[in-house]
Amino acid sequence: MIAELSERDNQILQAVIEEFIATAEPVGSRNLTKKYALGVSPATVRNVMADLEELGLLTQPHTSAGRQPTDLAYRYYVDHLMGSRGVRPDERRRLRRHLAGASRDDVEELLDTTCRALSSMAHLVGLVAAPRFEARVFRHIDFVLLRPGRVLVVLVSESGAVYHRPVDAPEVDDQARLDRMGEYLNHLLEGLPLSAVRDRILAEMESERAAVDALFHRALTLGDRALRSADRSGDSGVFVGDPGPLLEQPEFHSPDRLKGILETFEKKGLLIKLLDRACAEPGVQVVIGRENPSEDLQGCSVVVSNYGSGDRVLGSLGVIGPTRMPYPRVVALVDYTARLLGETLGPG
Amino acid sequence: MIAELSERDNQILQAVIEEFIATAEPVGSRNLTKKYALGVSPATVRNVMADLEELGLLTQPHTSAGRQPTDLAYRYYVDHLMGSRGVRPDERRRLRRHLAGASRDDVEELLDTTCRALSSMAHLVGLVAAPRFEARVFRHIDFVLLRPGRVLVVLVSESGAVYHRPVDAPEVDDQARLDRMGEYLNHLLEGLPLSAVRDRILAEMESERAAVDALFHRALTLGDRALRSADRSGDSGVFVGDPGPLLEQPEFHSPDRLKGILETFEKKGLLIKLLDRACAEPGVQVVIGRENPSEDLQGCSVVVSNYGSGDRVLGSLGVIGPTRMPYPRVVALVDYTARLLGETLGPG
DNA sequence: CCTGGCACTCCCAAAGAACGAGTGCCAAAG
DNA sequence: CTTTGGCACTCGTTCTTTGGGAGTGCCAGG
Repeated sequence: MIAELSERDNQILQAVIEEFIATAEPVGSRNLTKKYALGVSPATVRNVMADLEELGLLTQPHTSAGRQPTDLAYRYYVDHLMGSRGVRPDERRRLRRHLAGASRDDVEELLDTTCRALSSMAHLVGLVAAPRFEARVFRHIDFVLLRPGRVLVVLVSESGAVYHRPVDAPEVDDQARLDRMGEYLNHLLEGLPLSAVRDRILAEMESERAAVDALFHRALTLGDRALRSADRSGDSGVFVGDPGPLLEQPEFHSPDRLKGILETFEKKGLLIKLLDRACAEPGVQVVIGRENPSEDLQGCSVVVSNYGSGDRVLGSLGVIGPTRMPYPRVVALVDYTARLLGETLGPG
Repeated sequence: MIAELSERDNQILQAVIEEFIATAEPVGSRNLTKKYALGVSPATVRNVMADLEELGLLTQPHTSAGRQPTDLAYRYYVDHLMGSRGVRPDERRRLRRHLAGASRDDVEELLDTTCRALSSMAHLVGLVAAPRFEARVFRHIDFVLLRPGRVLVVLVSESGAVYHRPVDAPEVDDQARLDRMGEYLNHLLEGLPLSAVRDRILAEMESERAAVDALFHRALTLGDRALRSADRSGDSGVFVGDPGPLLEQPEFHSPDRLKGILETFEKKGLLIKLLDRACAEPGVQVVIGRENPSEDLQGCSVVVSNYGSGDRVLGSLGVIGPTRMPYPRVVALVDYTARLLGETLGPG
């Protein structure tokens, strides 16, 4: 497709897209020549536009209206036209100031703050996925007896994140025993990445089988069970920003539209799926309109990036908004925020 | 005011309110006589309506439109007219089924589920405030060394709720010492209500002053510091339902209106303030329109109740929606849900 | 191949007309 | 004195009409 477009086509396409992003109104040929120094007449622009429409890059909402970009055009724009810009110094400062309030040791607070910062800076809805469970490093485990047969497992990662989950533990009714079990596991698992913890437990169970220490065996079983259920505890761990800014965009004035999106925000599962895409590949990913998995997100784009320290991918963050969003600014912002969060979490 | 209204006035006022709640349209005299067996002619209804308008109970959006209730009228309706009805058996079943999915031991999950249930059943936005910190009973404390000088304090309540907070602890750099400190505190505080924990700690510090055991002293200090900061951790602990149902109400079709409300939902502080009203008095509280503290909540009513077990007030829950909401149904629902949640949390 | 001109299309906003729901008031009936 | 039916009037809503404007497509000339 790139080959098919001449320099002038590109120029006009870019102008149409950027004008539409700015105004939210279909763009006419006459108007375009006035605002952009294209060096050609409206008639020529019309011809080019007609070509671009044939290629599926532009549409007119009705005959004799201006043109507006299709999802395909946005894709092309993001991939080939917009280039990349940095984050303006004053924006950097604003972002840093936003994040300065959060403690480095309270991961939840930090992520929440980051999410709010993203929302406010992009004027879109921020999304932040907490570091993936397995990407973290074991620090401490603790068993608390809730009532006979029911134990709360509290797991702390190196960066200070806390997971907790009640699990069934028949025949356990003594906190002292639980304390010893915890002690044992703490020594066993010290410093292990959580991704390796379960394997370690299983391996230990294997070797421990001969030595019939019931206590240790039970500790291992309990640890295993807790981790198994912690794996699927992805429901939490997604932060979604204030949807307010969306309301200012004309594309969300229809209640139905809005309803769908707000409902999507509640279903955290889908958001996680969206954010997970970013974990797979490095750099900022842009998902545009129909490329989205959900019906309700038609007309929305998602800009995401993973974050981490060094080459360890921890989690991902991004924003969601109308397809008609200022991609260069947003992409730069997401990229920068991801780096910043990675750095903040890194050394811990 | 009650004395000033005759039986017929009451009847007509009630009819107007209920009709308006049902249709969201200003109610005309002719229409009213057709749908409700008032036994009087439209002209009479008009006269009564004019009186009610003079009393500030009804307004017309413009001359020659029907009447609609003012906030004052809703207040009067809630206090004197609507009576109280129970929750229909099928609704009870639905609610129970909703809540059945949540584990009794995972308080957060339980509250979240309750919030969703409220939203879905009332077709409004559910609100649930987690049990107040002080209302809980101490079960377990744990200190985890994050890095030298920085300690994560994990606190578990009897009902399985987990609080955690990083605190500064200069000169602490040894997990083993922290373990012993935790052990000491666990014994000291076992079974105490959290409201009494700090006093206990302070008392102990006093008596311990002579016996200069540095370890215990430091444990007490650390516990004190953690509790002090946990007190203000009320930011979290509020669950807000899906705002989707609001979009179906015509009063929220205006983006500005909606924006204000969504922003209010993000500011958890205000919601806590609203919910706290319920803690003060028993039974269901209704806050109508302008009675609300926030500008943005004009046109909204909040129905809240506290929940707890026995006479111990734990927290509060409720719903928020347009002033034009079916109060009898909603009040009954909130009441019943609060009882249910109280029972569920009670025995644990 | 670009350009200016021209006819045509279609949306949109304003203006007017018809409609209907509702009110207020009044005089007559109960 | 209260209730009621009648009647004139108000005012929002809806429908239609009309004109303007923005934009297009096409064509013929440079």
